[in-house]
Amino acid sequence: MASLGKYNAEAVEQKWYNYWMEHNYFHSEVDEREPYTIVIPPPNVTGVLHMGHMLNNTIQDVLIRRARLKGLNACWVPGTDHASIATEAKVVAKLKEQGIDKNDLTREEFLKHAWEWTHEYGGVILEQLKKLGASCDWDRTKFTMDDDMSEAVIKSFVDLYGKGLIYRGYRMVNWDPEAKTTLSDEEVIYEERQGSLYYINYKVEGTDDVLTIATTRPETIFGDTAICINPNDDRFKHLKGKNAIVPIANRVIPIIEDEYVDVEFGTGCLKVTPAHDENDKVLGDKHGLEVIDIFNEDASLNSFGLQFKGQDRFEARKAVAKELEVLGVLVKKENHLNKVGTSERTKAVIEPRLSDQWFLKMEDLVKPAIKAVLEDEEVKLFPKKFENIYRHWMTNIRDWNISRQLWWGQQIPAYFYGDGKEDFVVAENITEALKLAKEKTGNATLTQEQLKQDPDALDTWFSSWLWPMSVFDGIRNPENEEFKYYYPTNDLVTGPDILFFWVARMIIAGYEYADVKPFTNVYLTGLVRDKQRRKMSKSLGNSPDALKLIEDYSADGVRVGLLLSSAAGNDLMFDESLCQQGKGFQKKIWSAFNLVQGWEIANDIEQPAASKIAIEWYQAKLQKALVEIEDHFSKYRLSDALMTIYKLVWDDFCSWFLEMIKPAYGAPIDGATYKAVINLFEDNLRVVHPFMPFVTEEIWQNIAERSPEEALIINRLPETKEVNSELISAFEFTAEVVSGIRTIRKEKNISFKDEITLSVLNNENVKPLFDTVIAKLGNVSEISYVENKVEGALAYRVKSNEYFVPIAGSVDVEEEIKKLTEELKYTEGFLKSVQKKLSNERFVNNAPEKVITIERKKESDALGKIEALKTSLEGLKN
RNA sequence: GGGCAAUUAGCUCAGUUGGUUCAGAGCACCUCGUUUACACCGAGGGGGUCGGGGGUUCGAAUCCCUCAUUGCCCACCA
Repeated sequence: MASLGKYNAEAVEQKWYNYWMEHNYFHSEVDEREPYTIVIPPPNVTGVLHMGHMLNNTIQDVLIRRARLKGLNACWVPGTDHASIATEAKVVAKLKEQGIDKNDLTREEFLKHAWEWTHEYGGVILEQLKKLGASCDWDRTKFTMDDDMSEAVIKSFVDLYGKGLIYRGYRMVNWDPEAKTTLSDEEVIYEERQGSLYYINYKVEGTDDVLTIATTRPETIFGDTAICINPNDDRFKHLKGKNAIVPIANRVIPIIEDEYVDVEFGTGCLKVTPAHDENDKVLGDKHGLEVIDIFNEDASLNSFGLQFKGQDRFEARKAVAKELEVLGVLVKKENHLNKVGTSERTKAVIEPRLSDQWFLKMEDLVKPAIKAVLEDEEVKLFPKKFENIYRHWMTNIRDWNISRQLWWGQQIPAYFYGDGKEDFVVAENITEALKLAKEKTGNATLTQEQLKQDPDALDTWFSSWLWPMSVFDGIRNPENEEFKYYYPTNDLVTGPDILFFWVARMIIAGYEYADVKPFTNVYLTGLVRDKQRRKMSKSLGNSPDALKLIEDYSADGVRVGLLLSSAAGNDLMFDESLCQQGKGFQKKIWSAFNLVQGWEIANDIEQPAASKIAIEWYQAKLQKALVEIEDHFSKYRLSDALMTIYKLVWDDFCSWFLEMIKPAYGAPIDGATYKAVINLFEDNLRVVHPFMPFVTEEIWQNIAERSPEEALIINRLPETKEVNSELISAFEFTAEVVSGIRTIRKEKNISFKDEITLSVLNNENVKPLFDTVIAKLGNVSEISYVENKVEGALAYRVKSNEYFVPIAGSVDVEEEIKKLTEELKYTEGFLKSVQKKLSNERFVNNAPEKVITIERKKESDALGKIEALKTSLEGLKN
């Protein structure tokens, strides 16, 4: 018999991935089959593969491969995202290294650099996904800045503007001084920081009085345009109608009254800085206050900051505090814990800032999206708990700031023809814009050169919210065949961190543009954490190198490792030993194949009875597993599905089944059994394939010569038949009988090579279906059925059946009596508790018939067992 | 500050409407075994008063209340 030798994962994985690509199995075209579509959550174009991607894409690949094996037209669309802030930041940093300042470049020059960067590093991550085995339709690879994708974004902007949903507003927005752009509310992460609360005295004009305010940001006093007190606060009655003087600046500002001020907090006096705080802005608007912006766009002080001009806000904070101290107006400084908004991308502390921005009205847009998830269950979230979070966000939604002060992204298609706030038109291109501008102004001499396009770009999410539609050209060309066929997509697999950024907005866009949901099921994965529950991150250095993992454990091994413990919505505590387990499973399957393929086949020998029943049993086991697996998949419980498969293959197939049918060493196997084993092996491979595509294809192709049409990847899952549960439970009993023999052999040190005989006192009336199996697995030369207990034999029980293995002189009577006595005691106690229940009238009256019947059965079983135990004890004592 | 979820074996988690097989799985651990596919193996085994307390019920891991701890989401308190 030939041995296959060691499994070379790297070579095998490369070989089959190439083979699949060559034969175009990943590619999908519109046809008459039912479609199954997934769009990838596009990773940042310049990103590299990390553990989160690995998990996410493994899940998607499992789903898509399973769909393929179900005969669906599976289409997984890959692509990348231009990730405006992150990418622009990287490009700016790189240019800086080369001594180039972004501000010295024109927009066109900068974009040229950005595109170069994109082409150089872009798509690396997609290449890495191939190593993982991702069966994406690479012919469909999209980038969110592809011309057609950008066109769709612009078209949707123009459309929404036309519907009156997009407006330009001078508003307090979140300013990222590092990226020098605004952010949407969702891009701001609040963190608790230890800061200080400064108590500062302001002189009251024309008196010797002072008032004290409390602030966390003394540097903003230059932007103060009022002091506010609560009109009901008796402490400050004397201040009403007076003015205060801002220290250092010596500017006179009014003291105003508003109930907004919390009497309890700080000193009860609030300094009002409308340019740098949203609430202060509201107060300022209400009371007609002046607005003084004291910051430059990098959050350094401008000329309003006087001698502190040019200093960064944090330096200025210290410097101003010191100066106030010198002036003797800093009363005290206390520690104060406050929440600070930081940029999701750059981590910089957000500065509230007033500026002209573009907003999208959300109120009406969200309505169908709320209904779809929460009422109609058109879109289902897994796990369901995210529906609460979704509801909360959607019902408290605010208008979406969609403009970013960046160049990398789709430029806002608004064209200004004058300096007035309303002197602009919105159009898909400049020709159209000119036409509109002429109409709007009545000025027919207007030229393209006089139109100035808004320099801002759109929020990245304003492009990715169209992703499931625009990858099929559903925005520009909604009647196209592909869009009608592939959309809506089936499943979306992504992290809960972008539930609002992306998932919710795709649902909104889907209903707005296609009047249909973008996907049916959303599988929200957890975060990948390390063993100590820390989030895996570059800065902590606790994230393993994804490609190195694949090298060490093979793609199959890593896929299994990732899925073994990742229920939907649960964080994954990643540990390399999980990959080790995955690799072990791969090796187990390979080794089983090694065994089977090494057998010599003899068609002239008869099929042993044990093999025949074993085959029937495993067929039943497989069928049962198929049902369970389907159930797990329907609930997106992928790790449970995998565990079911793992146990089926490892325990049932390898540990039991192969042992049952295995010919004696060196002996050939009969043709009928061999054929059945191969069929069952193939069924296993079909089931395992979505999880471990490579090793399964390798074995599949080793079993027989296969034409390209017969490749496993495009084969079918095993057919489902009715489950023979009777056979399964009969074997469960048999397994216990076999275990009993093994235990006895072990306890008495009887080598497996030595045959034994077995006598059965068949109180349970078990059919001898599996006797040949017992004989084989227990190396039993003869099984006999007896009417009475066998003397001088080792004995064990399975339920009320008794089994005897006669071994001369090896019975320890004392030991046996002790064991039996203990069991008797336990059973009597058990009987007592059952009888207590049954004698309880309220139980008998209230419990359902079924439960009572069960209890009665327990009672009679226990009585029978006690009887048997007593008889045995009697026998031993005599 | 508000809301949501979780708490079951050393670890990671199942446990569907309260009631056979309800206290389970995988890993880890312990013992034995170089048996002729696999030591990334095989056979066997130990281990939990289901976070604490109270309640409903004939019966609670499961329902209710309460406390504790943890996690997540949201919120403009200077």
